[in-house]
Amino acid sequence: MAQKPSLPKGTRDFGPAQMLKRDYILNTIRSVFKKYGFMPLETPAIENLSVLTGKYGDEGDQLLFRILNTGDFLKKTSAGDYEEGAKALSPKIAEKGLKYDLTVPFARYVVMNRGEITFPFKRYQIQPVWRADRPQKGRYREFYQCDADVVGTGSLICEAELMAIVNEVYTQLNFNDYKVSISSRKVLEGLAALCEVSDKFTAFCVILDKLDKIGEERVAEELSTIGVSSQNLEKLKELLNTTGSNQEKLGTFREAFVNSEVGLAGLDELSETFEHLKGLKVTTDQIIFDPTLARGLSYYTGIIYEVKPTSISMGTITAGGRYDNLTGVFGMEGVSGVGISFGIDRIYDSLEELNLFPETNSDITQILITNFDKESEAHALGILAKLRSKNIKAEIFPEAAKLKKQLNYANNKGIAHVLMVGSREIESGEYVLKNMETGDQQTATIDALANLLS
RNA sequence: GUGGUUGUAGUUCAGUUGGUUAGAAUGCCUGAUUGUGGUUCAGGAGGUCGCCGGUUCGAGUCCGGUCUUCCACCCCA
Repeated sequence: MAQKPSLPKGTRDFGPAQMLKRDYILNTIRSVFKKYGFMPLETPAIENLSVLTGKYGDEGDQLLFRILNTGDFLKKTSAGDYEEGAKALSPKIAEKGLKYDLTVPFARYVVMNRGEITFPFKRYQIQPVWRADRPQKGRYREFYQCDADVVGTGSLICEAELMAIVNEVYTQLNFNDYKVSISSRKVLEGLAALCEVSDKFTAFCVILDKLDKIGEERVAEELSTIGVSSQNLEKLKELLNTTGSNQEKLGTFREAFVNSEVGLAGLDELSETFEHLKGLKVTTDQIIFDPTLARGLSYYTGIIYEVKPTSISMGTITAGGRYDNLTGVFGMEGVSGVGISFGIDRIYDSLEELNLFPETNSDITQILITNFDKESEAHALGILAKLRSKNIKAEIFPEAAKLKKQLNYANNKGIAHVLMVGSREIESGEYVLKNMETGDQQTATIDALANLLS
């Protein structure tokens, strides 16, 4: 009995038209990564769960896809485990999982290959990741991340270069409606100290992060529930309402953080990063110091940033930050890293919504050769080889069909030119080239026509 | 994970208080045009109404479950 096939929730097929556009984004990002000195790396889709769990916070652990052990997966369990529930049973029946991001597997790779790696190590990685999230617009269960990370140096030049990459990628994609929010976990620590809730740092961050979503009043309400006094709320409110340039805002924060060593360190790092950006000739109009930026992933320790489109409703399209000790959990201390991740599925959705994909795509076949009958077909194969030797993307219609069908094929596939190869042309040595957009036709030798196309 | 929402030709959608043979547009195929597509005209094919079950003389329509879509939380690329 035939059944209708279906896809798992939150996954998609990408047809040729979509893949051409995805490749356009991917190729852009990849070429920029290479230009900045990053080298490629790939890691497996599956990792041991011991590598993945505990790196993304409790929420993250919940979103990991777990892979049932092969064979008799009940082998290591007892009836008692079942009684204790899913949480106790899960690690005994599933020891591997799909990777959740590219940063943690990268840290694992660095630790395992520390002997062969020359530091600072700059790598880029473009692969799918999986999250058992509930899908929504711009949120999928399988999606691609494009990461660039530098490990083995604490230099803020890296942060600035990653910002430069953001600037260059989106400039090349002709996408300008975005803003970069930048801050530092240390600034958040300073704010938490100011509010005297350093012991509830994580909760503090989560609440603060909601500011632009739920507003000042509700943030104040929630902050008071974790013990922020009304006096401190006033101080915080005044500080966060600071306006002005990035430098002016940093100055105001500096005054407020006089008693917070870590807070001041965060501000210094931000200032230095902005200096480096100036040195790199990166315009900072779209980069905004946003002290409420929190970022969920628990491994970040220093500067953090996030890119969001401004003219459409879309989540974060690029994000990252510095993590001082991600390799520490794998037994390699004292290696600082900083990275960035482009979410190409959301970039795709954004470009689509804003109609920013270029109309023509250089990956499309340039010329289709017709197929009228066996004799012309044999002749056409030679022409095909000749065109390809000149690096022209060419194909032949693989069977003798009605010309109408062949032209339709070219039309639907977006092929710009059709070369008629029939007895008339073979006899004269001059071929009819049809421009599918204008409908114009011209007659010339293959060499002359090839020159027109290449 | 919580709450809501969606599903009918390849696609986008109609389908009345439950009542004969489920429609349109578009796309596809054939012909008008034996070597000229994207325009026009004529004809044709295409549907287990997401899936499973229930109520009913009768279900695309009502009920339950399930899968999927989108949305709000949560969180995130």
